[in-house]
Amino acid sequence: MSIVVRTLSDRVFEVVREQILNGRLPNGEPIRQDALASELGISKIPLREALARLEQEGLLINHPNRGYYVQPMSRAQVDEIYALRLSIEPAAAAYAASVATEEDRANATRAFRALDTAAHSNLADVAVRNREFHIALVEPGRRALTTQLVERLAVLAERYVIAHLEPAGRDARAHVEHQALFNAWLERDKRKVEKLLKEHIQGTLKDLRAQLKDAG
Amino acid sequence: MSIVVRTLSDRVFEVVREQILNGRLPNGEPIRQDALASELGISKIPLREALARLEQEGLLINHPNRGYYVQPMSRAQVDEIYALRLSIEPAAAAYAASVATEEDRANATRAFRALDTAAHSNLADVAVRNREFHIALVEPGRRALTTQLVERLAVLAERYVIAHLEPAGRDARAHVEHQALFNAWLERDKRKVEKLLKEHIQGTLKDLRAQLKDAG
DNA sequence: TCGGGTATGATCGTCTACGGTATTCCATCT
DNA sequence: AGATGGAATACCGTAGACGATCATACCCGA
Repeated sequence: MSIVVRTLSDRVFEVVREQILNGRLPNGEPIRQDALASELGISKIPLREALARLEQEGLLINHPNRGYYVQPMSRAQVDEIYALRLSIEPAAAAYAASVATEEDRANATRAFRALDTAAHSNLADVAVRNREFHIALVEPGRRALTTQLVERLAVLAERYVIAHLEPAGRDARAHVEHQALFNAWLERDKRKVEKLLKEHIQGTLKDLRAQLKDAG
Repeated sequence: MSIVVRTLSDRVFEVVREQILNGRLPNGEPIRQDALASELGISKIPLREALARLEQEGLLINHPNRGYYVQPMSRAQVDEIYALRLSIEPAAAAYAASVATEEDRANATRAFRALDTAAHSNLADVAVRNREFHIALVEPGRRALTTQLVERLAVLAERYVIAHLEPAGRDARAHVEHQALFNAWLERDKRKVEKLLKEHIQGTLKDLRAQLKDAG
């Protein structure tokens, strides 16, 4: 079923993406291609392909003849990302809930549990599980573009979540929200899924805004 | 103001994209990298970077060790593209109308006129102007992600429009719709912009569906 | 005749090496 | 101080090579 054959460029894409998300490649800093390539033990061709993809995703920005830079974060972009999520994700998840197969449901359950058990490890880990959970709710819709878009927005949002959200108070609330959302999803209650997911996204946005007000 | 410095890979990206859209690179066919590179008079590195970007855009799909293929068109994808456009573009254009500067408005007017005068040349040309017009309505919102997304969806939709829509009867109706939409936009009538754009997108989708029913 | 294994050729993915060129920065000069 | 010039750095693109992989056609044996 799943294709195990993957190109180097493909894997590098994910590796570099995670390094951007967890801050290993710092914000606004240029990416030194030769250095990063030799650090990863590859040549610059697959690296440059991965960087080009990441620019298309919105995580990097290229200045011709000066190199790729990690796209700086901004409050304005947070608002944009979450506005887009709100107009896409709730409806997509609701639809997916209504057509999910048993296998899809098992898969989503697995993602939910993984998020649950990861809730005590470090924030970057939780963020990844969180992303995967959100995707698992949408994927059963079998709408490739929509799913890919949801993933992309989740990735973009993740940087802000990792950088700015303290796990402290949030954990408990997010957990409760996820639980209720997931229950509604399993029950195929479209209206409820839509409502809860909308509120959940808005809640996260609100937390982020509060943090960003302090930090800048 | 505008940066004229562009990398080769960047320009190739657009060239190849247009070739996909107008059918010069046929649907479902593999892209022979060496052949295309020498045809474009470049080496394969910038070409491969452009292809990687185009895959990220959804126009190509890569099968490892077998090459990039032009993503086949499907009725299901049409529905998906237009559903996404409907949930994003009307609101984005309405907002942009309310904050557009004089320069933005002049720019949009230019795009509208270009679409107008191009309406008698070939369909591929009209389609490009049409795309640019739609983008010009959204861009003044200064929301980079949203604008980029609208552009991406417009590009994806364009393939179907070019391949399946006869310019015959559509021209007149689309022209009337564009005119009314643009007037509302200039008047900054947010509600009207949203309504008209929604109807316009739905109208195009309806036309496409009718054509696809016949063609397959 | 037909199925399965195998040879073959085409193409891809990646590496290495190299040169041109744009950008940056610093020293020097006026 | 500000402008000029030049060296250092890194990016961008080319060229060629090579192994790996896929598709096809062929061959052979049952």
